[in-house]
Parts: sequence; C-alpha cells; structure tokens
Amino acid sequence: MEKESIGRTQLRNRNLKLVLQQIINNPGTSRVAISHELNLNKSTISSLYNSLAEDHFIEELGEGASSNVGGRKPIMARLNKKYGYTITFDLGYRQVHAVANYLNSEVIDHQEINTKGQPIEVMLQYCSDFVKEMQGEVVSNQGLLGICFSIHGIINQNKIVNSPWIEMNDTDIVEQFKETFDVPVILENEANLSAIYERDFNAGRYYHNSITFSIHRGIGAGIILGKRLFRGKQGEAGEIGRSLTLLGPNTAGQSVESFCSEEAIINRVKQLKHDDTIDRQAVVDLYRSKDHEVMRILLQSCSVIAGLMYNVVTTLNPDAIFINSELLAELPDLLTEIKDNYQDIAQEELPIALTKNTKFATLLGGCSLITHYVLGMMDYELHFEEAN
Amino acid sequence: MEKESIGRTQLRNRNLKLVLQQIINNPGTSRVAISHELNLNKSTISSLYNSLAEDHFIEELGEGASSNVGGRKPIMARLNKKYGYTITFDLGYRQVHAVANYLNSEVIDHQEINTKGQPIEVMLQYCSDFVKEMQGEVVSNQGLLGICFSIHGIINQNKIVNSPWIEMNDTDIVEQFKETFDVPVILENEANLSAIYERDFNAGRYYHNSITFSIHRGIGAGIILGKRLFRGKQGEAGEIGRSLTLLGPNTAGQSVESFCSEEAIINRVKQLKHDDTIDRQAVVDLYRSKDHEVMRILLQSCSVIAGLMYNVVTTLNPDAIFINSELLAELPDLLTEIKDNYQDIAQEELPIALTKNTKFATLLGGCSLITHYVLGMMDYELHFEEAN
DNA sequence: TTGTAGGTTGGTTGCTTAAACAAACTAACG
DNA sequence: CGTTAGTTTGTTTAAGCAACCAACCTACAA
Repeated sequence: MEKESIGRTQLRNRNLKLVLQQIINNPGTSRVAISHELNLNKSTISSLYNSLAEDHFIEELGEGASSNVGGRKPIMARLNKKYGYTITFDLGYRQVHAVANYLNSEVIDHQEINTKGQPIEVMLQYCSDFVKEMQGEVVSNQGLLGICFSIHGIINQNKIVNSPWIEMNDTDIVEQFKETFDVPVILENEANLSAIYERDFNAGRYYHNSITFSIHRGIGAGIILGKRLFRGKQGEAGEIGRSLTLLGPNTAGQSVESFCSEEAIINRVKQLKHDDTIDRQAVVDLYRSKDHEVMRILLQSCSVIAGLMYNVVTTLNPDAIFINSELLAELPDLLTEIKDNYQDIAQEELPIALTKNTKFATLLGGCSLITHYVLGMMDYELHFEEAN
Repeated sequence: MEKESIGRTQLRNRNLKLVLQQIINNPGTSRVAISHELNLNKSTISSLYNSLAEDHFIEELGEGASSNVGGRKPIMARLNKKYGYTITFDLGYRQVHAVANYLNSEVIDHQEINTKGQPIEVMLQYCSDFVKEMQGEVVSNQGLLGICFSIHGIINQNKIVNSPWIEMNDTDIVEQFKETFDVPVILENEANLSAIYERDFNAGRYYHNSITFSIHRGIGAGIILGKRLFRGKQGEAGEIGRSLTLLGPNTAGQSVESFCSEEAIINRVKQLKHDDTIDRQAVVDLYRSKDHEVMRILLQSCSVIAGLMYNVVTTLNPDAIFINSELLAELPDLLTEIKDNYQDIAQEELPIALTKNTKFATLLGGCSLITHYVLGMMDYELHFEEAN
C-alpha cells in the first residue's frame, strides 16, 4: 500500500528488475517477448537487457524457433544460474538439513546430519563448516550471495522470538553468520517457508491466496495472501496450533496443538500403550497394523484438523490448502480422512494437497526467500523449477 | 505483488497521484513539504502540483505560518472538496440510509427511510430519487463522481453472490445505476466497509492489520491486511459467522452465527419468553432490567465471541480489533465482558474497540471506497476526517 | 524609530540529463 | 518479398539541477 515515490533512477531500477523477472520466470524468452509482455519499447528492453547481461545475469541459449511465416529467429535467454549461489539450513529438532542452490534454485549440494540432543552451538558449527565447504567447491560469478535459516519457532524482525524445540542460549545466528561470511542472513519460520515453497514452485503458482498447514511436532500455518507472505504484527500469524477446539462458556478450551500435533499424538499413544519408546515410526506401524486405539486417536485428530481447516478457510477464503506433514506423508489414508471430514462440514470444493517431499519443501522455500532478497526483489513474483 | 511496467506516462501519472495523496492526507501542506516527503525535486513537485491545480483538484488556503527564523511563508493547499461528490447507500434490513459526500468525505446530506418489508425495487427507487435530488442541489466542479452500495451479503466481482436478508429478485443494481447516472457504481459488503472506515478514518490509521467484527443480524468480519482490504477468493473472506464452535469428532458442530448473532439471540429470547414480539430493543431492556435468563444468554454469547476473536487473532495476529454492533453500542457492559473473556484466554494485550457511530461507519467506509475508486487511487492510502 | 543588510525559506524559471520512445535500419529467416 | 528479431540513431519527455525571485525574519546602525 505505501507507495514510494519514483524518480528517474528508481524507474530504471524497477524496469531492470521487471526484465530480470521475465527472464527468470520464462526461461528461454527473448527481447521481443519481454517487450511485448511489459509493454515497453523494444529498444528500451534491449537497453535494459544489455545492462543485465553486463552484470552477468543472463545466459544466452542460441537461437530459438522462428515463426512459421519466416523472420529472424529470436535469441533465447535465461537466468545465468551461476551468477552466484545461496545456502539454506533447516535447524530441525532431530537433524540439521543443509542445501546450496544456484540462483535459479537448482540444488548444488545437500547434506543432512543427525544432531538430536546436541546444543545449538554444535548445530551452527556444522552449518558454518558446510558454508566453508561450499565456498571451496562451488564456482560462480559472485560467489555466496546469502544464507537462510529455517527456524521451528516464531521470527520477528529477523530475530527468534520463540523457539519451543531448540534451546537457543541467546545465540545471535544472524550476527554470527553475517559477520563471518559477509552476506545477508535471513531467519524465517518453517511453516512460512513451506508456504513460500508452495507459492513459488510447481503447484501454488496459480493460486493468489493459499495456506500451508505445517503439522510436525507443533502445528503452524504459512499464509500467502495476494502472493505475499503474511506474517502479522509480530510474525505470529499462522500460529493456529493455539486455536481453541471449543468456543463457549468454559473458555478453558483445549488448544488444537495440545490435542493433535505429532507431539501430542505420540504422547497419547505412549500413555495408552504404557510404552515410553514410542516414536513417530511406531505410531505409523501401529496404524498400519490397524491397531484400534491408535486408529481412533489419529482419526479423531483428523476430524479436529478438518474442523480447524474449515474455520481458517471460513475466515480467509483462500484458493487452496496445502499440508506439510511427515506423518500424513507416510499415512496418506489420513489425508483422505481429513478431506472427507472437510467436505462434510464445508459442502464446498477446495483444493487440498499434500506437500511433496516434505523436508525439501522448507529448504527450497528458504532458497526462494533468500534469492528474492539478494536480488532486491522481495516484492516480485518469481517462479522456480524443482528438479526431478 | 504483480508489478506493472512503468513507462514515462505511468511514471508521471503515479507521481501525480502521490502528490494528490499528500495533499489529501495532509490538508494545509505546501509544495516544499511534499517535495521533502516524496524525495522529489522541488521543481518536479511544482510541475505536478500545477497539473493538479489545472484539473481543479487543489484549493489554496493562502499563506501559512512562516518558520521562526524567517523566510517566505508557504502557500497552504488542501484538496478541493468541491471537485465533485459521491453518494453511498446502505441497504439495510429495516431501512435505507443514504449519504452524499464531497471528495474530502465531508457529509453534504444524509437521509434515512424505513423500508422494512418493502421489496428491493422500492428501496432502489428511493435511492434513485436521492441521487436526482442531489444532482439538483449540490454544486461542484465535476458533479456526481460515483455511487457505492453497502450490501449485507457477499459480493464478488461487484456482483451480489448472496443476500440472506433481502430478496434481490435478480435485480442488477450496478447495471441499473450505471446506466441511469453514467458514473461508476460499486457494491461492497457491509462488514468490509466498516473495516475500511476504521482504516481510513480516525483510529485505524496507525494499524496496518486490523479486523472489524460486524455483529448485526449476522456475524461477519472485514479484514484489513497491510492496509488493504482482503476479500479472499470469492469475496467470502471474513464470513466468520460460519465458524464452528466445536472442533472434534462430532463435526456437526454449531456455527457461531447460529448461536450468537443478533438474530439468534433474539430468537432464543423469543422462545424463552414465549413472546414473538421481542426485538432488539426488548432484549436490551430485559438485560438492563437484569433479567436473569437474558443476561445468561448474552454473557454466553460474549464468551463465544471472545473465543472466536481469539481464534481469528491467533491465525492473523492483527494490530487491533474493532467491533461494530448496535447491540454492543447499547450495552457497553458486554464489551467489557468480551474483553475480559479474551484476556483470560489470550494473556496478551490487544486493542479492542467499539466502532463509534455504528451506522455512519458503513456509509463513510463506502464513501472512502468509492472516492478511492473514482480518483483511480484504489491502492493508495487515503485518510479522511470525520466531522463532529 | 526606521532602514537596511544578511540570512532563511518557498516557489518559479530555464537548462541539463537520462530514460523511454519512435523510426529507420540490419540480420536472418520462409 | 514479406516477416520477425534485434540494433542504431535521433527525439521526446519528465525528473533533476542551479540560479533566481519573493517574502519573510533578525540584527544592528543611523
């Protein structure tokens, strides 16, 4: 909403970025195509294009197909992925997951190490090592451009406000990595990154408003409205796990999270089975072996999730819902259950889909976010391809 | 998000609007002040300013106060309110409310007539008459600029999708009035207009994200995110009345609306008292006379509303909440009740305020909306003053 | 007290600059 | 030859700049 004034230089800058956006989102486009798309004069585009080319943002692919009535063939161009690269870490409860990507989001390398029970310092040491490794290996024009951390907690103003699963010991991740590597460092909530992934990769492209439910240890949601991530006043938007399951006089209602997060479910099964070694895999196995009690607990949870979903959809009327959950990925039956429950309540069609490749989604979301940032294109819609 | 390309003309146009925005939002500003605010050169501003002046958008107020160290006095300017005027109607269940406003939102005239039980055609005939009356009376530069209708129902693409209280008989309001008066005609949901009112007048100015609960016959919410009205995929965002009060296995949970809308409350009191003549005023009187059962019902409703509020706040993390309700306006005790309940659940501070002047809020919201529209400034933040 | 010089701010004017634009051109095709 | 892609060269236009005038203030001297 707050429009900024535009002088001559900002005009040029903006148009430069619009051209770059075209090149990123339509790999194998040409100058004329861009000119047509942006309603700017051919010569203007040529000028802008050449500026970008000088800065090594462009990779030319030779000639494309000419039209069927003759005429010169266009020179196809796409983003020069080797302009530079970014690194994204997911600081999980059980492990650290790391990935390095070229500017077009192509994965250069990824690693995962188990850090369960380890303090944050050890996790960050691993991250630091990974960055150094990449700096030694990856060849690119500008080198490392930026780093993103996926945090399972609440982020505000690029600071961790709340980290329920990992004790942070007042560690200032941003300061530390910015200092060491001299690149921008961004922290973002894991559910938000999942949402960004859905927006910028594959499916979500055509949806303006989507909500990504992230159901792991806790329950959160990433909210995309008007193609923009909505973070709320203090970055707490989407903390739907705290929603009440019961509105009414006895306001001491249970929160959704305390009832059907993975954590809660595992605990309930633990109690039920008097077995403290139960973990997610055990729950999955029990469900698959059609254990009656476990099935009941999970189906109950699905019903609650469906209700929560209905309430959120009712307030936001989004185009689609995504769910990012390892548990559901392993037990797709439950997705059907949720969908059916939702249908019963809503009587309305709404695309509900599982996020494919649960863990990578977050990382790629982070890759997209930091890429947007380093290009100075936070408010530009960028699409990326996910390799298969 | 979708950025449009900017050529020379659009640049000029945009800067023109930015200058106009400054003049609207800071009545009694000067060229230098604008130049400073927009970071554009003095001479550039002068040029833009003069263009606007030629188009009669500007009213000069003579000289302002000079600074205490000497120097020429600035020439103060504000929006020429008599550039033109807009008209807004509220098509209520019981009455039609009409208002005409100058471009600065100043009320020229307003009327209200009782139309309870009358068909839509009669209501619109009255509206039509009002417009003609204004066209005869109001003197302004450009005359009537646009018309806005506040609809107690769902609007999508400027069409009525759902009108629970008034039978529309397939009447195409937009077509009809656009045809007759040859100006833009906009329909918008009443709760959304309330939200716009809170955003553009008085209080809400400083909030980026706010939610306005409109509790009348039904329950709806207007959602302002990033200073922008959020309408959802099909304009159904904010239909929170449909939220479930209970998430869980028996998904046939009650909707909030069926439980504590004004309609529902009155019906419950009717049943309880075996008196079919009960209306809002009767409920108010009964509460004031401390009728036990009525108090119970209302307090119960407050508790549900507070829970609903908590859930919505949990998903959106807004800066503030507004409530627009005639019932609450008459019984401010209930607001306290809601606030207390909310506090109990949330344990967090959040500004919760009643909309003053319940009925006018919607109309002024409509005025703001249509004014934005006719100025071609839908995406510009405009502030208006409400006369006292 | 008055008058004038010096400083300050508001706004205009005329010229410069740079980016978009337009049209004519070359290149490369069917 | 017609068509399409891209470049070149020159034009237009809106922003930027610098010098200016206008209108105010204060200080201070006659």
